[in-house]
Amino acid sequence: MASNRLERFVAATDDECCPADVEERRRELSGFAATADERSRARDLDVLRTLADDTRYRIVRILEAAGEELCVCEFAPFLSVSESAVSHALGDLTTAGLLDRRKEGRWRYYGTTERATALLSALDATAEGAR
Amino acid sequence: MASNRLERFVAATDDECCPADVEERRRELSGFAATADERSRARDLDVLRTLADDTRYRIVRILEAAGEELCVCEFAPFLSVSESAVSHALGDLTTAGLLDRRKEGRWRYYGTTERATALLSALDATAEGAR
DNA sequence: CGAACACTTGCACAGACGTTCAATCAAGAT
DNA sequence: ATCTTGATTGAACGTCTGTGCAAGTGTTCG
Repeated sequence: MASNRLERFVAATDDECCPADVEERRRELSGFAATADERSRARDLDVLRTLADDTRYRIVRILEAAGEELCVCEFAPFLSVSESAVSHALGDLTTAGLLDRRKEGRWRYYGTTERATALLSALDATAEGAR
Repeated sequence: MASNRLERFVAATDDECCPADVEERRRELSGFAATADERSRARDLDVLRTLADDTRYRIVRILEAAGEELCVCEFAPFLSVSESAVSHALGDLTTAGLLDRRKEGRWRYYGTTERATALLSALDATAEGAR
């Protein structure tokens, strides 16, 4: 049984260990696991999964580097995938809350959201050899 | 041709627009695209892809909630996947630089890295209805 | 109107990914 | 030494997903 392992571990780790100690630790750990099941989990995973793709990541990086919203036709040529793929990527990013969308005439403008900026900053701040 | 679209866009957007303006804008945009192709890109994508999985995300959340390193047997029972899957997940997370690993006797301890903490913080700080 | 344009959406397929089973390894315990 | 325990590794299978093609939407221009 899987729970036996935890029991043995607690017994081996704690010098003085009674069954109550095992149960207390189990409840504590269960609390940590509950934290990982918060309702924000599904949303977080969606955001991460969306950004974890080469095309979508590059789009966000470009828009972040630009510092302002850009028209699709301004960055699509640099992505080396079809127009269709770009559009799919933009739709996913917008749904995930990583991009904002604005329509003007026949052009569509996209810009990064606060959430996208925060994630990229976290990556940059903790990159290998980050200053 | 794809570049024509950008040309037309610049022409339509700028009031006074000469061919040189189009070229300048193209170079500027090309610079943004180059930013997205930095060497850190592969690493960033690896990190994001690794965290963008339910099992791996929950592991990191649990270790983050614990605030200290935990033995595998302490959190594996809460993940509702096989031991093997947990181990694969831990290997991926460690390779991606999201977890630290320590060996002691026959137990292995895992804890979150600064990078993992930074990413979760970015998610929490920008969640819907964040404080 | 109809044509051109900027972009989006549905569909189908090839490649990638997570899981499990089984075998394996490292380190006590007997 | 041999067995058990905690954990890792490899292979195979089923599922998910990013892409391109083709068709469709909405907007402007002649």
